[in-house]
Amino acid sequence: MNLRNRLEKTVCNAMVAAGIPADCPAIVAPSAKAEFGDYQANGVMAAAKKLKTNPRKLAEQVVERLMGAGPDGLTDLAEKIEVAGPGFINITLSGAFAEKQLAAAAGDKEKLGAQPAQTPQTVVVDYSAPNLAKEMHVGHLRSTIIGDCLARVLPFLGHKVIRQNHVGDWGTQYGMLLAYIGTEEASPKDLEDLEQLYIKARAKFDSDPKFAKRARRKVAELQTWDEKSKHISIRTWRWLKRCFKKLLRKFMRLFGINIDYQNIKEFWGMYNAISLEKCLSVYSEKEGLGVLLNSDDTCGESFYNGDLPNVVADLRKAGLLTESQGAQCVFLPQFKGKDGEPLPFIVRKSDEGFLYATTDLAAIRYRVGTLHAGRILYVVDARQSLHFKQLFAVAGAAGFLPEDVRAEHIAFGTMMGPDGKPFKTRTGGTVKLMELLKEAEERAFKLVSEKNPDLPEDERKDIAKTVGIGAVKYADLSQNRTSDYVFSWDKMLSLEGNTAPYMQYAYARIRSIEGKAGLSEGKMPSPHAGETPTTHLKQTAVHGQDAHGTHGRDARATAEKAGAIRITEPAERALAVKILQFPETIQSVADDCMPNYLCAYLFDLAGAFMGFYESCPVLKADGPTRASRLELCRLTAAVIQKGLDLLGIKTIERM
RNA sequence: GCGCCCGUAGCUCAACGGAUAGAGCAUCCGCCUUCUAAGCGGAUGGUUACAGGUUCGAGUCCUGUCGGGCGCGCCA
Repeated sequence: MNLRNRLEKTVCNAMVAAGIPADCPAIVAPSAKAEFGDYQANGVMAAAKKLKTNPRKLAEQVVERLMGAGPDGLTDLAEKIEVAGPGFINITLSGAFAEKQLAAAAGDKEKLGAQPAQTPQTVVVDYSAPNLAKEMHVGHLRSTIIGDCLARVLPFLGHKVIRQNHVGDWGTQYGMLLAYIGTEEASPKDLEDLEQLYIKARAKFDSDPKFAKRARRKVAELQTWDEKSKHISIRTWRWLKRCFKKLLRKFMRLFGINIDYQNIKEFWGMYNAISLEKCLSVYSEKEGLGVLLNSDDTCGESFYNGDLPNVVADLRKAGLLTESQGAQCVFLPQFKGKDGEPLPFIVRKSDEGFLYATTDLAAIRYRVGTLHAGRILYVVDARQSLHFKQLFAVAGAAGFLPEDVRAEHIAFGTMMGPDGKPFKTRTGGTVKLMELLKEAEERAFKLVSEKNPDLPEDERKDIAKTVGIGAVKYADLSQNRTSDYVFSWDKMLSLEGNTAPYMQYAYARIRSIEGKAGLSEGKMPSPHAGETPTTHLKQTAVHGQDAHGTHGRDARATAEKAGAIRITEPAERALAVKILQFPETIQSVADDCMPNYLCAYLFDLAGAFMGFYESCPVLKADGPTRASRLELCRLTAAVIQKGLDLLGIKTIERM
């Protein structure tokens, strides 16, 4: 159950029943302080202002309704509802309600109390989107990690997510490469070669205007190559080149002859295959980050190539197109550039080449028309916000983006260098993603070997991988995505405080308690949220056999007791309320696309557990208390595991 | 010049217009003969850049100033 929603609704009803207009929000939030109960409703004060009545008196009338039974009553879940301060309504949940809800969550291993959305949507999540021809670097981290989290959270709430990795496989950087292989003999075998080639091509592009022009023309030619008719093969071209050198280009230009782009396309395809493979290994769990993206999700710029002329034609039909300085542009009145001049949205260059504006428009049409998206999320650097504002506006004006389809730019801050300036991607000096991950694992391995030298090396390696990658992801996800951040090894790989290892540690501790409880009763606790494999699958399986073995009676007895969580101690209560807030947390992450809400929640939850851990012995308690606390442990572990899983972070059984 | 974002503890960051602005790191003091000390408890640390305004109530909304980042016609 989404507690906050339930309270919001009921308080709203009660407000209406007390004579408050229905458009006054209840404004329910978790209480700022323990003395204010579990939740506070702040809406009455504003309503009283509107009605020009005494806010406290009005709040009392609302509370009166809340105390009654029926649709505007909270008697089933609250043990105390009171007016405080100038007109706050403070709500304290009853222990009985909490116990009931915890039992329900415990019985719902998959969702842990979260309910599917009433209106499931098809959500396209556009994320990662590296430029091919270059190896992925730390600048690609945020989009990949944040997008991946959203791609996990939304399906958890019953939405259908279609991942789209809009890789850069078509733009000017490819023109550069293809123009470059026209001047040099070059056939890269791996990404290393390709990257060297790219660096050389880039340097030539930046320093040689003629080459730059040729590269741009190459893009335009490539994009419109189907329209051309005269071709020669690249082999022929090379042969001719050897024979005639300087004369050749003039000759070709004079007669409008191009290289056979089918061959060029083969080169292009080879480059893509090489770089894409490397990207996929960065995405893979085995070698890299462990994100959901796979080759099926790759849908790069080139995918839309055939549709680009249509996009421009349709814009023309819609009367949106204007030619300006030889380029095809859309001018919308709300966008102004320098000196108040209208700001163009250029869809076709004067050399007839298309741009990412065109590609993005084609992508919107595809996502709306073919993928049937109800919501489209673009997890892209904040610096592109103007582009997306224009894109959505133009797409709307052209009828590509219906009003009921939400397109959102999920902007994130720039990765800054230690000098406070943005990391430069073009002139080198970047940290490769694979190197970052390796370093993370090494640091984690050092630490785990220090803390737990008795564990076998293989296990320490596994732990290091999970902890290291988790730390990298968590460092990013726990931060408000809209702010810039300075890249720092120490910060990113920190393993203390509000970090993934803290959460993983909390989890491991709980599992350790459960393990010990299981041993003493001849039963391993039921594996929860079981679809996520852990490094200790083997161990769990061994104990799992025990459960079906000779100790069946004990196991059954434990299972019977398991549902009965009894809340008596304050620390138990605090933990219980936190657990019940899992559904509403996930909901707000999905609504606002803010993974840091989930991190903050998990940190609170872990904190609540630590408090419980310190003050409420589990294994030493007896009878029903022991069973209750054990169940509370299981549930906490399940929520932590699921929460981390939604962040894309794995748990381990020991660390 | 115009536009967007930002300015909160020494550092890194939180805080649907709500009550006495919170964490982590760092510093200092305690806690391993009791379920993992990657932990827990406590202390120190703030005129939320500045000045006005809106209102029952402002870190949050509005205006201005200062400071920083980014963007603004054929790159993505």
